[in-house]
Amino acid sequence: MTAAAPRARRSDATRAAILRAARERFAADGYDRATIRAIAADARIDPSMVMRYYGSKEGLFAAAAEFDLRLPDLADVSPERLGEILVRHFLDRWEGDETLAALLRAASTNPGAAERIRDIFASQLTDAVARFGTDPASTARRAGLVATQTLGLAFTRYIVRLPPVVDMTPDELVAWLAPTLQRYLTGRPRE
Amino acid sequence: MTAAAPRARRSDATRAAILRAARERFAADGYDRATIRAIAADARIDPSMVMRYYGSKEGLFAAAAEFDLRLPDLADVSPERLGEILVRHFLDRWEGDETLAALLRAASTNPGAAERIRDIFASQLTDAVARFGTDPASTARRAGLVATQTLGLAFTRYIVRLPPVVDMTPDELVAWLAPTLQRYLTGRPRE
DNA sequence: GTCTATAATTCGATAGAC
DNA sequence: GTCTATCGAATTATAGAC
Repeated sequence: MTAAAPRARRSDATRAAILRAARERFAADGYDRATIRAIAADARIDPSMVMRYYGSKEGLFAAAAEFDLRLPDLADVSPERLGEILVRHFLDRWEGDETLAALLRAASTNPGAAERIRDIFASQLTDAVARFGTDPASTARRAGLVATQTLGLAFTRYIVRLPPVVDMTPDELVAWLAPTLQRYLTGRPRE
Repeated sequence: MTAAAPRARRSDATRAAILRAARERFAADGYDRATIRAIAADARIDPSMVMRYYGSKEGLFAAAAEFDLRLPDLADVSPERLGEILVRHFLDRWEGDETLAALLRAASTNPGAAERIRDIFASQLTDAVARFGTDPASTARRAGLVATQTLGLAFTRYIVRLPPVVDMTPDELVAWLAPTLQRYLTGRPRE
């Protein structure tokens, strides 16, 4: 621990516990039904502490719903395997991290959540797509098409829980969806 | 008007107005934030009438969220145009009908809404896919894959409102997505 | 830092007059 | 059929004691 690093406050553990409980509740119940009381109970602390640390329910959500796609640098992957790499990365990134599910559930009633999803897929993803050098004019559109398929996978698998989609293994999903993303990234319409 | 048809009650117009207002509110605000009071105000009637006609908020939602995909008989379309026909049908079916948006928004917090979406895409769509005779073992899976792409389109276009997806015309969407559905319906993974 | 008490709203649902 | 009045419950947020 260097001198420059902020001294670990005792409250840090409490803050982390609150965020963890918040992500779980927002992911399971959506924004409106996830109450501060329930989140505080999960974190074994008093509800007023949530307000003290995060100011409001909106502030708590904003802190709990930080999400980075952590996309790899697409300039490094062989161009014909772009689709496969991306599908597998999305699945790896989402399985086990409830933050995306929390964002998807909250997007229905919380404008801030919808805006954050737009940011993630219209900046993080667009930046990644731009890295392997398609013509700039189509970059945003290609990223949008990728979003329709990847968010659709997340929505049907984690929110709606459509049985055939839930039952497929990551490998099977990669095998089916990789060619789709590959075409959205490098192909042309109706080819 | 035949003798067998039920006599048109005066309340039918009121009931229809309530359902129309309910669909709008559920589609715009989601299940929790769409209040009976607001729906009644939109329909220019007293909130207690909503309870009288539909029993509860759940009952109102169940009545307002009836949705039929109205899929064409896929046995009638030429096999190589299945994807194109389907994408165009989905776009036609839900542009201008807010019921699907209401279902998607409500699915986040209302288990009944998620179940209805599962029904629609796991029975209506599966039945349609079965009609053109793929092997029965893969029918449910193919329908699930189609659901990931079509629900993903609806989610990004109508709920998240991702700009590049909102800006595409129906024709452009058909050109990009038709090959995807075509492969999910008739192709094999990673072909 | 932590907790109690409560303010201020808002909602779904009910009872009952007319 | 329609409306008024209201109940009971739940919520976010605040004030303030310790």
